[in-house]
Amino acid sequence: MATAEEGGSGTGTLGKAMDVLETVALADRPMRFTDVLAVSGQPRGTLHRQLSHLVQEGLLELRPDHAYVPGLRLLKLASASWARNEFRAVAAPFLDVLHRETGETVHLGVLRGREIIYLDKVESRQAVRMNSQVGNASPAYCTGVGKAALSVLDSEALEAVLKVTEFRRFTPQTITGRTQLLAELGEIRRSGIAFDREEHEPGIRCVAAPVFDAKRSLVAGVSVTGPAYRVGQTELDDWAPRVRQAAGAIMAELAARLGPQR
Amino acid sequence: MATAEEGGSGTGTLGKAMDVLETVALADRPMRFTDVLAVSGQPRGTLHRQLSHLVQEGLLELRPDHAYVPGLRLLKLASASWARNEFRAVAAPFLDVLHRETGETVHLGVLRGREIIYLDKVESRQAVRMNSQVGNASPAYCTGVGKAALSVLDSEALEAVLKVTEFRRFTPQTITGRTQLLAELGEIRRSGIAFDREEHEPGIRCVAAPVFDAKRSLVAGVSVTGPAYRVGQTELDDWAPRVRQAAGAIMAELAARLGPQR
DNA sequence: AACTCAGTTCCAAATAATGGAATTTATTCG
DNA sequence: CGAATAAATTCCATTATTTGGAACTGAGTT
Repeated sequence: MATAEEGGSGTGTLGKAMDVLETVALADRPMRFTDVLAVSGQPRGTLHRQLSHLVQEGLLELRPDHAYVPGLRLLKLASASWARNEFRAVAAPFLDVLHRETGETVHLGVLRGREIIYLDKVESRQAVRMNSQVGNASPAYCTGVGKAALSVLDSEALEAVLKVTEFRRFTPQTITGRTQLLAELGEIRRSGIAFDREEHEPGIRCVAAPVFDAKRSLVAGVSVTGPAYRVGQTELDDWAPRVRQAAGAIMAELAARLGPQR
Repeated sequence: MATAEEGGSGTGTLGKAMDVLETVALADRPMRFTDVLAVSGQPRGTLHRQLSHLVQEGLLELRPDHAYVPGLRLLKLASASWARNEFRAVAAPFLDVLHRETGETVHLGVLRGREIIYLDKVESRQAVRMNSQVGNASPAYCTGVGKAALSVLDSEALEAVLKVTEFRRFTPQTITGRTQLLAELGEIRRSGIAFDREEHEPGIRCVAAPVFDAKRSLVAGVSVTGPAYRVGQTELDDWAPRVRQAAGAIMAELAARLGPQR
């Protein structure tokens, strides 16, 4: 039985199907049968049936050229997921305030395992266009929101995340070791503020604060992000109190709105 | 074997799991175990395991108050699906043009069964906010984009859609019968233009044109939408040629970009 | 025309899902 | 507060589905 190979541990058929779906949906180009076969480690017959089922369910699409691409049903499901997310709804007005105060892009992200999933984003100009950022997953250890979120985990939960974190260097500033990350998290715990100084994307800086509920069943963060040419440490320090305040206000509202009845 | 009861026909375990997921994810409020039990028609033990697996996979979340809500993994998957959708990418610049020409909201929607799934939207003012519309599913028979899409189906494909369409009256203008719809589709085929005169939402009018590829493997539509107080038949007629032109341009680009290699 | 490679189908064996009933845990009411 | 009721969860022999090796098909190539 050994240790779990991937997501599909304990969830039987569904887990295996989701592994295949994720492989195809998160690939950066359409995959053909053989491409999937190579990474999935499943026998031909099995994989073929799994892919057929995923296509029949509308989770994948099989193009005439035999390439598998993500299906439209994913969009439909996610749209409902986003539209009725209570946390997002509670936070939205505070994100707007923060955006108005700083004039820069504001993000809301939730911790899911070792990743931050962006739930919302408020930015200034530009034609409205469904933001490629919403729903995006980034590693927690090298983003402002991610580090803020990690800083409020208890040691057990943090350990669980660290165990599955692979430190990859995205920029010269990326944190690349456990020790370095732990030191920084200590600093964040003291100040209540996390910075991302071009650690994930070159030229992008950010200041973030953690948002969480009493039982740490929700661990998230808010951030203000901007391009390095416009945003220096001065600006980040300047915004820090406002970000912390927004985070606090969201938590207060969460406690009031979701606390009582749950 | 009788006729299929729901999505889960022929896809075994996955289909059943997706039925449960969709029930919960598309409900308009959090459902508890018993709520799901009532609609799913599954035995207690079976449903419980299905829900557990969905939770373990991150497709659903189980809140402390025993309510099931859509999980974050859906967002992550859909984000990738949207970001790398070739059709959307091809159409985007033409939607922008259409928006600039009309000043009103522009939609791009794809036909999936009896539904239109909105893939993109361009609108004017308002703080950028992930559009609740993107990923939204609306019935095809009562929306501009939907009727435009239906008008280009061959009789066999159209019949298949009609067979599963339930005519529901959303407004006084909603089309409520097969005959009425067929007559209107005939008109749309002649003119190449579909109107929605407050048929889906009161106070909302729209003009749409079909977009499709040679083999009808992709059937979609573009539309310009506006509030009735600002948009009368005059405006709709005025925009019709531009909408048709945008649709044509998208099809030409599709043929050029996707035709050769597929 | 023979060959190769990608994709698809087949079916006995292995595995996971099923579902009725019992058990535990929450919630309501006196 | 404690009993009564409802909800959620666990159990396990039976049953249905998945599995996976191998054989088959067909498109593209030399």
